[in-house]
Amino acid sequence: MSTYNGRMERADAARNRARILEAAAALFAERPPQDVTMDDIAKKAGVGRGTLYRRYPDRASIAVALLDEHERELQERLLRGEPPLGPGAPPADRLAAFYAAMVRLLEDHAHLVLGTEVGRSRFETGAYGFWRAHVRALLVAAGTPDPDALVEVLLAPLAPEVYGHQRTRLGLTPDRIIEALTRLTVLLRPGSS
Amino acid sequence: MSTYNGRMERADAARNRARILEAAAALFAERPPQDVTMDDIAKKAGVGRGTLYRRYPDRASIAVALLDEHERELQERLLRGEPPLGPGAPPADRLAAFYAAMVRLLEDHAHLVLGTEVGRSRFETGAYGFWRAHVRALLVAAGTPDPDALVEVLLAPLAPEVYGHQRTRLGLTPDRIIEALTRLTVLLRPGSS
DNA sequence: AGCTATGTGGACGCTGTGTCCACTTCACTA
DNA sequence: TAGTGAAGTGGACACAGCGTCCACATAGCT
Repeated sequence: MSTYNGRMERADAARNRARILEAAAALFAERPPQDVTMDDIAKKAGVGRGTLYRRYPDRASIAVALLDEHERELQERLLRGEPPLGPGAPPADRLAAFYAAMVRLLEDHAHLVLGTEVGRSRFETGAYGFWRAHVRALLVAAGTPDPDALVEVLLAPLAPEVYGHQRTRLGLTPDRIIEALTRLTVLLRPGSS
Repeated sequence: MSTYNGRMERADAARNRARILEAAAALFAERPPQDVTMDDIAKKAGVGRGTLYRRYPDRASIAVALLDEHERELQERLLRGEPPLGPGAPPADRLAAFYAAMVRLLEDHAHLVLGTEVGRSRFETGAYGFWRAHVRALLVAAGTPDPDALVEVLLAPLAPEVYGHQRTRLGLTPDRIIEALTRLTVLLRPGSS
């Protein structure tokens, strides 16, 4: 029962939306997104091309929708979960926990977004805004100067392409990546101005 | 007189290569790369499609070639220039200087690469390897643990998409970006293990 | 049951890609 | 300076994927 453009979505439309997402997930799992055509998705979902385009103007937006589903759960934990991920712990520790959680998320779902031209649009997704707001708040809590500029620096290493590169080309393990990211938390420790 | 595949490049081929690069530079300057077709470039260069494809299999490789030209000069200064960019200064200062220089480079030329699907292939360019080797050497000189993992973290904020996002969407100034990047240099300062 | 806004699907035209190959030009040799 | 083969050229071609469009179907209200 989700809403579309402020008005209730028709039942058949909702059913199709679900089928599309399901089909896309299956296809993206078996081969890189850039090799999956809109037509493939439409066929697999048992839906016409026009129906597909009605909601998702391109592959990237489907990938993003899929990713959003998984991201939402982490967002919930950041807001209301246990420390150090949720509220209560010192900012530096919360950032470390956030990094660890994001790496897990990337490990599972980065492939969804890897081949797509999300490069630029990535920053426009709701999820990115959420991560930025979260980390920015941590910076503010830590009293760090110019949080707006620093946030981007702290978020950049979480770009899916960067993660994919580290894992695939360089053969780094998730743990080593987390370790490296965690070192950034010194910037939020008291007395590092 | 450059060489191609180990064998001397024929004079007409060299001339065409230059014309292609020149035409591409002009076109990329007037509109985003993804709106420039291979055909546009071939036409403007006064060259057939086949000739174009002979050396540059896609738009991205042209953009990269163009970018390489500008990057080479900075590479030279890193190797043999005056401190703090060149050898002689403490690693943290050299990293700060490197960041400032890269921001200047991005400011001038990021547009070349912004619309292209260089996202993934970016890591495979010679230039990226160079930056990585440079920063890695600085990390080693500073005695930082696991330099291989940390390098990627330090380089990630220099991704053209990230830079474009900061400048365009967020309206940050180059100076503010440099400032934020410079804070990362604490990781190379003595006694931050 | 009738009505209308909403949703559907596939045929269609188009744009850009990359390949292919007959032809041209170069640079070397005698 | 003419001959020769290798290297380079260019545009015609076939094709794939995109996004649109619109006649038709269906849901959900009255």
